[in-house]
Amino acid sequence: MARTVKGPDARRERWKGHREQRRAEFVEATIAAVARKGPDVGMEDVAAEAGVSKPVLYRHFTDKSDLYLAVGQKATELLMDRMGPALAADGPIRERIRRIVDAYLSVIEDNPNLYRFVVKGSFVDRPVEKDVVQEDKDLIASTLARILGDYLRAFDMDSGGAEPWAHALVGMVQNAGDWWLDRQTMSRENLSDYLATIIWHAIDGLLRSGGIQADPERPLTPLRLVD
Amino acid sequence: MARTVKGPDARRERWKGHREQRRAEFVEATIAAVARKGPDVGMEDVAAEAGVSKPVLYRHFTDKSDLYLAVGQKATELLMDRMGPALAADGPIRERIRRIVDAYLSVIEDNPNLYRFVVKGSFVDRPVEKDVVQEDKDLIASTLARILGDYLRAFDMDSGGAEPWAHALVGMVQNAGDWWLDRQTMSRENLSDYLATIIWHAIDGLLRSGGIQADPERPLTPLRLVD
DNA sequence: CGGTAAGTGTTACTTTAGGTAACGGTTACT
DNA sequence: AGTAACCGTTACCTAAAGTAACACTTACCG
Repeated sequence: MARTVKGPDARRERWKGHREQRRAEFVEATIAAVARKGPDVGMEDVAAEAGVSKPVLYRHFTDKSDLYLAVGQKATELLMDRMGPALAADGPIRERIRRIVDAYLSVIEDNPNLYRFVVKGSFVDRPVEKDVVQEDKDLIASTLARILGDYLRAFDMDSGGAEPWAHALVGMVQNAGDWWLDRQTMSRENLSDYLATIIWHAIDGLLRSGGIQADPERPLTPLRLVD
Repeated sequence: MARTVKGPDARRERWKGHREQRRAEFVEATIAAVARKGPDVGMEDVAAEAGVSKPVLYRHFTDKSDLYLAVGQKATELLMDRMGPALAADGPIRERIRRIVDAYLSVIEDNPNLYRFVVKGSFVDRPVEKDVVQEDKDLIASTLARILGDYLRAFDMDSGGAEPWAHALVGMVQNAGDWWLDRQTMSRENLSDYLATIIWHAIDGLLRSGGIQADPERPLTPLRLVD
């Protein structure tokens, strides 16, 4: 038995990719199950959807919330894939705002069920170990806070308000989005445009009150990218 | 046995008030239990807190979600007691906005646990029968929508945007409030003021773009009350 | 005063869904 | 041949929501 310790046993590595793939597969199954049976699916349902029995699921996820967390992360991925570029892109301010807002709306429009599951999600049971939604919001908010802060500093204004501003913006877009998703009484374009207008006016107002006249049609300061 | 049917038996009426009172008592117990044992209390815990065993609880609430719903309604009451007057009061616009925002913030400041329980609430189990939070938000939003609509119409502007506006505002204040509640890095007054400024600027911008110059320090149109 | 309609409360059960134990088979590295 | 990882199953455990069944109290009703 006294085997000399050598490099990692290839038998361990063999599955490295496989496990990831399997998890992804179950995440998909969960999403499918949610779409089919509503947001209160159980582990049994998910397993069935994947054509498998519970214990298999539990080999890949320690826990129900672990699974849900993974679903949340998948959603985050979808979200960030579209929002990242929009946040990073430079350009005329008005248009830039519009694009960020629209990126968000497009994601929830394309995945309404997933979206609802994740945010209104039955993060039942035990403590809310990790709240993906909150994390995403915080991430976006802090990115915005940086952009806004840079902005204000570029005009030599007090940047202390950037953080509440950012969180306010996030909540604003999210809630307007929720409303819109439920009763789609206006086109996405309209809403994006409308929200962008509001936001732009608020920013403009702040700048004005600092004695600065900004042009909504022109790109501003070069800005750092998301990291 | 052939008793003539007469007016309501007094034995039925005797308890009318009592039941209400008892429910209220259990709602209080729930709030206390939440404060003590965190947001994932069970029925057993609540019953224990009230010094009683489960079935008693179930005589007054059909269900866990029924109980939680009642807690939510209690919270709504607290909220509306302060927001109602603020929403109904007339006065200089800037100040009016500030007061509404501050009313909200004061409620969550005074009842942080209850607030968190209700909004992040484990509305576990079965379908989310009735979402109190959503209802409250909708109620507030529609009140705001009316105020905004009146405003815009008073200036002969298109009032179509009032509804998304209102929902955006609600989300904005709520999310900024959440952020503030978690890490209280600024005074409530500061935040109220800051949010009011943002909101005012956005409104002002909209009016300007319609060619109207409004004075933030003057009361506007006489407005309908909440109903 | 006997009946009865509401309430008080209990302990002990059922049910459901999350999670686990224990078992056996397959593949491919060592 | 041995073993480390996976595949998968059925049958169980457990916690918490919810219920059944039983016993006592109060006050109205005739």
